[in-house]
Order: sequence, then C-alpha cells, then structure tokens
Amino acid sequence: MDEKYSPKAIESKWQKIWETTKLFKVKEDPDKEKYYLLEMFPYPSGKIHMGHVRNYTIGDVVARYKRMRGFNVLHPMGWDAFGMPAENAAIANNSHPAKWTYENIDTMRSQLKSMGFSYDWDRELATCTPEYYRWEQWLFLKMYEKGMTYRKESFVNWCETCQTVLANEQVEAGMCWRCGKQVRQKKLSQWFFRISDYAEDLLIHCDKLPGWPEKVVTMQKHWIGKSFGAEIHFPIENSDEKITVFTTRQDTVFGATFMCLAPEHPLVLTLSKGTEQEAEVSAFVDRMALQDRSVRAVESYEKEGVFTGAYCINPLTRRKMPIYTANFALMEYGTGAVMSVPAHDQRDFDFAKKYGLDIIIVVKPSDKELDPAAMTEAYTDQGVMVNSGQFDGMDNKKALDEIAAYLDENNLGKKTVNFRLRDWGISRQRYWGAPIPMIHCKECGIVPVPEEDLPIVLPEDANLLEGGKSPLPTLDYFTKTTCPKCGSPDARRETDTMDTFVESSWYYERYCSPHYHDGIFDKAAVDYWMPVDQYIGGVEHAILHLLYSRYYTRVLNDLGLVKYKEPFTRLLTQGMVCKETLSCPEHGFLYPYEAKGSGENRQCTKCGKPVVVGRVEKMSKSKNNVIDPKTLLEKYGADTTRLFCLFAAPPERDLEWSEQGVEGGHRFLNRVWRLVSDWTELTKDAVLFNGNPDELEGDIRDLYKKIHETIKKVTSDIEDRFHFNTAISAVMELVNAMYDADQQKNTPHAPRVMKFAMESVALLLSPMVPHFADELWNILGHSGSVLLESWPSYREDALVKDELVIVVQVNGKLRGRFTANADTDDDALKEKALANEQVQKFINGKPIKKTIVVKKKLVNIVV
RNA sequence: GCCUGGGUGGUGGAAUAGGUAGACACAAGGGACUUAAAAUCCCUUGAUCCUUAGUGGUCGUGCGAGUUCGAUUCUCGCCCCAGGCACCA
Repeated sequence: MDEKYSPKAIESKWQKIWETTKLFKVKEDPDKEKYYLLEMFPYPSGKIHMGHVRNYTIGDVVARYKRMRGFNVLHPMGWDAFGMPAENAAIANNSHPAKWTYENIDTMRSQLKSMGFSYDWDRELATCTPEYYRWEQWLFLKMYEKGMTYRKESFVNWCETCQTVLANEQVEAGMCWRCGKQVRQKKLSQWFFRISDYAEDLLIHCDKLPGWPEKVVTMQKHWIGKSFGAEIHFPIENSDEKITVFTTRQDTVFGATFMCLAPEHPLVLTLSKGTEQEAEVSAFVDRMALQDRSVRAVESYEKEGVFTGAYCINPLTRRKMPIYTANFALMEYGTGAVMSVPAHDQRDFDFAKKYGLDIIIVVKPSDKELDPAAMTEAYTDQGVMVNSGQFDGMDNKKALDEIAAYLDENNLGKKTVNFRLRDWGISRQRYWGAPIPMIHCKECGIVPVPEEDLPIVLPEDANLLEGGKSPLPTLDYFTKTTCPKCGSPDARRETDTMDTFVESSWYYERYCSPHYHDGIFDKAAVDYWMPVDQYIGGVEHAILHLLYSRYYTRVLNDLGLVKYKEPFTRLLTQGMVCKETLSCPEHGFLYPYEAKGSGENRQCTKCGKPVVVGRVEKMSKSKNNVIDPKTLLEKYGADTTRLFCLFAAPPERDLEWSEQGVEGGHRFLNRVWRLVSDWTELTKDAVLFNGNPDELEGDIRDLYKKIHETIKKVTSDIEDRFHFNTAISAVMELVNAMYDADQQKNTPHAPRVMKFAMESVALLLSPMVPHFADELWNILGHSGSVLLESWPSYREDALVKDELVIVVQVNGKLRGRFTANADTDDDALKEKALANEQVQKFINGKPIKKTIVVKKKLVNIVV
C-alpha cells in the first residue's frame, strides 16, 4: 500500500473500473425491490457549479446506500437542454444554440463522471433531441384531442425594437435588458394547458404528500390559492349588460359604493366610449399597459384610477355606483372586477378617500360605533351587520352564508370558489425549444399535425436573428406545409415552441425506458420504476417545476398511460451553497484574490482601500463569490469535495463554504489512510473478528462495541434522516477510537478486531467517498467495488453497555455521577446516589420529598 | 402584511422520545518531532468565581413568562435573521 493517499490516481483508476464493468447499469428485475432515486437534472449552462455538486453528492450517497441495502436502484442523469441561455450565448459568440448546448453537455458529463456519481449513463437523455421531444409533441396531440389544451389571447412582455417576447426576468425596470427600450404588454394568441381543471385535485393531494417538506407543500397550497366566496352580478345602468365580480366578503355587499375594473377589462373602453371621460380613460389604460408588472407590485404603489363615465346598480341596495378603472384591480384574478367596499377593505378605503367616494359601514364591532368620517383605516375585523336590510344584527360570519343563499335564490349571484392558479401558458415565441405540433390552415383553422408526421424537427441549421428574435417564422421550408385535413397548400406551421417546463414535467418517466421507440415510454418499465421514491433538488423549484410535474402526471393518468397520480413520493430540497462576499467601496464585489492581507485588515489590490466583508450569500457570478468545483477536484479530489459537502451542514440547510473545512475533510481521509497503512501488515493474515463481545476484554472489547454502535448510528442517520454530517462524525469518532487502540497492538485479538474496524470504516464511508472506500476495500484484501457488498449490520449483543454512567441531580441540578451495572435496580441506584458526597452536601439534611429514577440514565432527588 | 424555516461557544454544527448542553470538525493557544518549515502527534479551549483548583460554585441554548422533579426540546407572548408569497377583492 502506498504510504501517501493520492486521490487523483485512485479516483481515475476506479472511475475506469466502474465504467468498464458497467457497475451502475440497471434493468427491471421483478425479484428485487426497486428504488428510484432522482436528482433534478441540470440545465447545461457550461460547467457544473457547487450547487450541482452538493445536490448530486447527496443523491449519490442515498443511491449507493440503497443499493448496498439490496434495492434495485434507478439513478439516471440527463440534460434539461432547451432554453434561452443557449440563444443568448449563441448571439454573443456568433455560434448556434445546438453547438453551444452539446459542447456544454460534453463538458458537464465529464465533470460529473469525475465526481464519481453512480449514474446509469446508458439512460442519459437530452431534451433538445428529436427522440425526446417527439413524445412531448405526441403528448401535446393527445391533450389536444381531449381538450386539455387550448388557444387564447394573452399578454406578453414585448420589445418593439427587438421584435421579440421577453421573459419576466429579462425586463429590467420596465426596459428591455438588451436594448434598453421600453417594454410593453402585447396581446398574442397563445397555447395553454388547462392546469386549473386540476386545481382542486392538486390542492387535496397536497395533504397526501407526507414525504415532502412542509414548506414546499404550503407554498404549493398558497400558489393554488383556493378561496371561498360569491359571484355577484351588478347590472350596468342604461344597459342590458352586467358586471360580475368575485368577492370573499359578500357580507359587505350593502356597503359597496363603487366598482373597480382592471385597466385591461374589456368593458373599460366600451363603457367610456362617447362619454366625456373617454380620452382620460384611454390615456390611463395606455399608461397601465406600458407599466412593468414589477413596478405595479411595489408596496408603495399609489392607488389610482379614472371614472369611466358609467354607473352600475348595487343589486341589494339599488344604489347607483360609479364604475372606475383602477390600477389595483387585476385582470388575472377573479373576474377582473372588484365591488369596492371602502369601509371594510383597506385598498377601497384608500381609493375612496383619494377620490371622495362614499363610505358606508355595514359591519361594526359589538362594543362601539364606527363613524365613516372619523375612520383612518378600513374596519376588516368581524362584527355585527348594520345598514344591511334584513341581515341587520346578524353576526357577519353568518351573513356570509345567508347573503350568498339570498343572492342565489334571487338570481343575483351565487356561492363559488375561486383559485389563484391560472392556466399554464406554454407558448414561447422562441427558437430553442420543442416546436408545437400544430398547423394553421386558411380553410380549416387550427389543425393538429398527424401523429405519423412526428417529430416536427426543430431546424438546426437556422441562425438566430438580431435581438434574439426567433428565426422560425422566417423559414419557409419550416413554416410552409399542406393542411393535413383539406390538403390546401396554403397552410402554415405553428412557430411557437413549448415552455421548457414541459420537458421537465415528464423526463423522469422517460428515464425508465429512454431509448424506447414505440411510444412515449415502455409501460412495463414505468410500471416497475415509477413513482420516484426520492427526489432531490433545489428549493427554487418548489412551486413551478413541482406543480407542473404533479399536473402532468395527472394528465398521463387521465390518458391511461400511468397508474399513479403523484410522481414524487419523497422530496428533499437541499439548501444553497453560500460564501461571504468581499467588496471595495470603489470597485464593487471582489474576487478573493483581489483582497490582499488577512482577517480584518484586507485591502483592495486595485486601490488599497479597506475591503468590506459582506454577508454570507448564495454563490453567484455577479457577487464574485463562486468556487469552481474544478479547482477543488484538482487540489483535493472528488472524495474530499463530496465529504465536505456532506459534513459541513445537514442537506436541507444552507452550506457555508469554508476552505479550512475542505482541508479538514481531506485531513480526515489522510488520517484513515495512515491508520490502515499502519495496520495492514499486522492484520494481513488475521481472521476478522465479528463474534460475541464476551470473547474480548478491556479496550479492545470497548473498541469492538464502538464499531457496532457506529454501524447502528450511521445506518439510522442515513436511512431515517439523511443527516450525513452526523453519520460522518460518528465514523470520525470511531477512527479516533481506533487511533487510541494503537497501544493495544500486541494484545491477542487486536488485529482481528482492527481488521473488522477497518472494513467497517470502508463500508460505512463508501456511499460518501466511493473511490477512497473501494481502494481501501481492495487494500484490505478484497476485490471489486464495495458497492457490490451488503451494507454492514450490527449485533444487538454488542450494543449492550457493561457499565452505565448514572447522573445524580438534586432539584434538577447536576450534582454528581457514578457508574453502575446495567441491571442495577431502582432502589440500589437511589441508595448509590444518596451515598454520593457531593449530593449529600446539597441535600444538607433537608427532608427528601421525592426521588425520580430514569432507568439507565439518572436519579433526581427532590428536597 | 401573510406563510415557512431558523436564532446554541471565536466558527460550522451536535443533542433522534422532556433527562449529563456544546458530539464531530474548524479556528486559536501550548507542547513534541525537526537544523528549520510543512506534515503529523499530544494537551488546552462557553463565560465567570474561589484562602479548599475540585468528581468545586454560579451563570449560560435570542428575550420574557408558564407547565414540570427536570426545558435547547412543550405552551403562551415578544424581538431579530433568512427564504417564499404579496394590491388575490
């Protein structure tokens, strides 16, 4: 055995062996229990970052552990390969998104391989390949047949200069991120998935996801946003039309004194037409259309609006209510119209005060009167109904039901529920995505592409246009087609591509049979592997990706393609990888090498000013606080990098980067290496001891017991809690104990027990540091990978403590301790406790009121 | 504002069922080895008090109360930090 631990040689050696022996390849095996472990697949952005390293290390530990526990483990990896960054990079480098993407995939694949992750690489997939997205298109057609997808007009961020649609994050303070010009809201016809049909089902099942973090479940519930209320119809004066509002406060309908419509509401322009308000209203609507959504969401956003010139009638009071259009009314929620009750809603109150509108109290607290003129804020608490006709005197909570019933009986409205969740707009006016398989025919309208014509291949020879505009609409050979229904040559292909969240909503099913040609997936394979037993990824996907995936699974279920409704049985959201930021008042964020000196007195290398040590924040290129895993791999190797990620914090918490911490991890591996190196000669011919502890004595007996305790501890830490940090610290304790056993080298059983200890360490560490463990395993006289071994088990008889330390308390305060045999009875313990000198001092002759004995732990004497 | 986490030594963290607070590691200090350094190994390390230096006293898990023989752990009220949602009618 080499004196020195050299990770580079060991890691490349084992990675080669794993690859050539196809160690990680799996197939369905009905005789074995399956375990599907999935980590969120990466976007191929260039190279892997610490977030990936952490995510995939956690997953790999579980995958390897489960495999050693005898499960048939599916552990795949692939690429979420469509998306905008590829287009941006292509424009920046005058290249092509496909070239950029595939090059990145090659780089990142080799980086992941150098981390030693146990992926079945034969299942690798990239969502940008026609083999993948053809099934996405196929599914789109199935959904279209069932009416699960539809087309409607909706607003997008549009940059006139660049002639392109912008994602929300590409809009900076209302301006285009690339050209800096004003972004406006443009109405476009787009494709939608009817996710809102599943709102109720998605919500109900939120409570049937016990393996999910509560945080994620509540975020989803909140996003779905079910609220109970009523729809109420308000007839428009001098018209047959009516405005329908959604409200959760139908108890306050008697206090509704005006109406607010969202600026985008179709009635706004119709109602003001021909009135003297027309010019003002249309100016306001135009101004709102130009306003960026993020500006509108700011807390201090001033409520404003314009009178439309029209009135509607309160159906219960017959009161004439002016109709306004107001910036705080949202077209996307409810019906886009709000019945305004200034007395009992803060926004309506602010608005009424600003424009001098009437305030009528309809709910009052039981103990005092309210005066509309004197109020400084709306009264939103519960109370007693007033000014509400036959409902006066009623508790307002009761009135909620009563008024809803009344509205229903008189056809003035009805009780209803409303969801915040809106249908999923999947159209992207982008190039680098899966084409939507539809055809627009002048004669027949929208016609689906016939199944046998799939895939509609994204032309990869297209070049991106100035400003990121999609070239698809300009490519005649792509767009020109004949109508499959009427045969007209005057048909045009849909040029929108699908949202990339669609690809990530079913990739885990495709992994089950990634090369299957006869369908979206091999049903038998999916039936065997799915659902995913453990999913691991960043909390940033807590809402959209996970909700879309849950929705898509329901679609597959309704289409009879899968048997389950929920794709992920257990979910772990790992914390972020963070590091302190360094900045200079003049030069902004600094790289660590731009700060000279140490500790408190660092200076900027550019200007000499003192460096400000900022908060510990998520690693981000813009903050110059990233660590490239590549440098870690070169300096310490994959095993140390993995070990640090696991040891520094439990997985769900944020991990703070620490160079010293990495070194500590490296030191530990060296320490184990030296220990094994010291003992190999002595233990070479020894017969491993794994018997009853009673055959041993003294320190060796203690060490032997410690091994079994460690096996138990590590097993439960991984199995029950995923707390790898404490699992590692348990092994560290064992290694420390093994060093202490050095003096025992010459005792008869020492080499035999030590051999057992070393093998246990190799087995227990193997999920975390697999190359290191495999090398040790072979040094210890075995062959092949530890992954093929069974996870070690512990002997119950080795866990029995010979002697227990019993703590003695007086009035709950620790006063002494003594050792006792495990089978000492309560009375004897009591006696021994009282005999303690220190204890006697604190009892000090006072009468003993009570004595509490907790078996095997403590005696508490109450005086 | 609402929701979800979290607050423990100089630092990351541990304490899994209310029962020895601070495991394990980092950092720091001291020592050994060495011509020297690195590496390694050993010791000390929450604060504080003491004519008894101990198997010692007191305080100590964000703050204040409560339940209990006993609370980092449970209950109530508050403060602070992080993340998410947010004009949702």
